[in-house]
Amino acid sequence: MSKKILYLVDGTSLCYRSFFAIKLSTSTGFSTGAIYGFYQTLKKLISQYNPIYMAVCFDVSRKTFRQEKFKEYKIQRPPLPEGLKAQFPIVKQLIKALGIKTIERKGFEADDVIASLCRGARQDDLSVVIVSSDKDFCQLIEMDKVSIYNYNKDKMYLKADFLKDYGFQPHSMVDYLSLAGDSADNIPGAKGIGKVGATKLIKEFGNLENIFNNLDKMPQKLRNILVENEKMVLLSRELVKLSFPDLAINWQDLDIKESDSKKVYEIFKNLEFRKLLKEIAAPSLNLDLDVKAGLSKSHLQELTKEPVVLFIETDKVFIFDKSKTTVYKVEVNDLKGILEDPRIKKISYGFKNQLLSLEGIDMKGLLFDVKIAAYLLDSSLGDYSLSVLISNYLAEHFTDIPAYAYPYFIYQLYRLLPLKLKEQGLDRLFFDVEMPLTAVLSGMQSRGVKVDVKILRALLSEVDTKIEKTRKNIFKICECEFNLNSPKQLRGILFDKLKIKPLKKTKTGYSTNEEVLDKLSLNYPVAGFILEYRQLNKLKTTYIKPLIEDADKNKGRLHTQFNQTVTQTGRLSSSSPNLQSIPAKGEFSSRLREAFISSFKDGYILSGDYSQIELRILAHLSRDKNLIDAFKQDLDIHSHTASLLFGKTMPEIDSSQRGVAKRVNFGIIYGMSSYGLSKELKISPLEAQNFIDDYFERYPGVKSYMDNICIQVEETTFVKTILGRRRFLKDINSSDVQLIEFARRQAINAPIQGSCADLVKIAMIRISAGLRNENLKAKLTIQIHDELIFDVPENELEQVKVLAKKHMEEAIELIVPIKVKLKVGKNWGQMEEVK
DNA sequence: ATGAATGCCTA
DNA sequence: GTAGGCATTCATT
Repeated sequence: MSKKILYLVDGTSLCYRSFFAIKLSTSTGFSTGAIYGFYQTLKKLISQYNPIYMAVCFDVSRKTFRQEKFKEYKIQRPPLPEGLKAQFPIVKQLIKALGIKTIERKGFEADDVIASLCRGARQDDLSVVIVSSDKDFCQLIEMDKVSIYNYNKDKMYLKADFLKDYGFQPHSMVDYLSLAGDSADNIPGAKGIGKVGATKLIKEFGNLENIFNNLDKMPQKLRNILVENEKMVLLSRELVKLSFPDLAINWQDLDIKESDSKKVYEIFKNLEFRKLLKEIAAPSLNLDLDVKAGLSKSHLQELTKEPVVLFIETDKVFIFDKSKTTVYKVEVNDLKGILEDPRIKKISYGFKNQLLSLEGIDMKGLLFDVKIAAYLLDSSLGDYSLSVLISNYLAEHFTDIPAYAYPYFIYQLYRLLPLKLKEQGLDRLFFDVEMPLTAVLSGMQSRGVKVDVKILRALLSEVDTKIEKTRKNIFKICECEFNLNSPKQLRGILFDKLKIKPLKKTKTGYSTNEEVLDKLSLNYPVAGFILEYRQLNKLKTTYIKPLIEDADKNKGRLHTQFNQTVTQTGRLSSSSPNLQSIPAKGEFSSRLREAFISSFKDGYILSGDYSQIELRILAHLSRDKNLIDAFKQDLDIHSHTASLLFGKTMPEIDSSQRGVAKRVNFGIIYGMSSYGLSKELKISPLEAQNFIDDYFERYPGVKSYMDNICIQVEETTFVKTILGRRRFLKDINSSDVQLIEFARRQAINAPIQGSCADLVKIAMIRISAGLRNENLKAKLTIQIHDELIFDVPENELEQVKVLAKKHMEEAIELIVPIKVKLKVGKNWGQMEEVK
């Protein structure tokens, strides 16, 4: 066992030094360097010396008895920086969480508190280590009993070290400093006597008393200095001498307790100390759960009474029975009755890919999905894994949680999240929209969409041939072969070898993007060929090839994932494969889309497409009279905007003017800046600004709406959609102008894009319910933000057209009409507009 | 293996 | 100027 030692840490000086040494702050700009440095030093100390007793001492304020004696004491020190001041409370929290006591005493400095504790310990012959870089403490040094840990040098400073440095006994340090003074604390000492003089005097006479008693033995000059400065020296002595306040605390009470690792974890998390988070051992799970295999008949009866938590792991389902803190492990097949019983309310995490994807089971009675709840509460988390939700909402941090324990934690989240949803006015959106949508999406995913792989294969070989031709052609012109897929190699060829003049830069060199190559192609045909190669290769590698592979694996169907907790605005996203980005324009787009066919014999693909939905929502949100009128009169909105911008009647507008207005209309939805619009329209920022000014003059309601949004987001840091969906934009209060401007654009766009998402989600739910209620076989298969794609049997086409259009147009009542365009075709590539 | 960078597809 | 997903290269664990 290690020798009993009391470690006394000068918290104030350690924080002070760390603050200036380490420049660190959180993403919100809160300084954290002092806390970080303090912890690192403490950690080093603890791991090296394994202390049993420890206290961290702080100054309470600058006002101490020393200022009363000498008002110039430490007067030269600048006031405590705000960034440091704010860190002290957290340092103290951290110390407490580490199981260590902090001690401070009003009117005294940390030094005095340490001195007093040191003396207390010494009375019981306990050894002491003082952790500080302040040389005042040298007066306390005792051989083998009191030493000083210098954290700057990571070294113990012992009596021997002191003797070597100063040549006199530690207890003479007070008198030495009284003579020499201390510029750091503004202690005057004797003017004319420095370190050398003071050392000499102390060595010769031992202490102040002797010095002043033997003035006659000194040279005239020195004697005069001492006589003149006697008062100052004696005052200095009072200041330098450590005092010993009564603390009413024994060293026995200073044993280091067990640390509260949860609390430490939380503190580090808040401070964004990612490195330290990884470093500290996350507590391992210690749950008193009874895990039973199988569920008896009587238990099954009870399940209808209260919601149950379900969590699936491979082929087993874990059911949490909260009344007994018991988890039942059951075979999926034995649960069909429970899963399909709508009376049994179910709670889980990620229903869509968990329980709803079970084959041969039609799950009913969904009640609460904690993942979706967390997403609605804050769409900006990015990671909605259970472990993140547990640490965010339950403040428990574990490294790995066994599957059987998930239902327990899901239940704990369920106790909390419904209240939070209600508080934020998100409960309707959750229960009426997102939860029902989960089931709809699950159906869409699992049914998938049918593709004709033969068409894809034919397309692939055709594209392959063209790619090869284009490739060879490019290499011939360049007189060398290289990796066409490498922008780096390509720019070497174009701008170095062929000496083409570059037009634009990227972070790492000259850009070879579409915009650049398009311009270059006027003078250099090779640029055009490269664009052609890119287009073909994109088609092949991003679409045709993966789609063939996917479809081959799944009996000619594509089972995309419709992600419900990804986007910041409330839209869905689609992945593996992404069916929301299948080419819609260009040479091969319709041929690619032709591969998407009905799964019914002689069936149809039906699409319903909202017309100008975002601008209609803008009209609704902004209540702009001009915009509302335009939609009420069913005008071509881009021509209408053009007529306002160019001061002409609508029939006078030509296609290029309409094109400009169209881009301005889009720009408005994206919260455009003059700079952005100027690039889009290839005009000067000044001209672009004129368009924007004119737009806002003609649509003043839109202008004031956007001004209001910006004010609101600054006040609340979030914006809302029609259904109350929120998006937080914390950057709105950043100190970085770029970030603020970006957040403003997002604030303008999010309610528009998000409300559109709200609307489409409602339509999807109602249409799916409608199809089911009317016993139709037609299915919703794809959602592309403002467009729904259906797979429809021949004989249901007319009925489904009416149903889809109705529910899409009536999803949410806006103050302007909503228009949906229907298109029908034998495949997705050849569609014709229908009534 | 992983992540940044570049580029391009959609609404 | 908004919101996404994904292929590829290339430098780095």
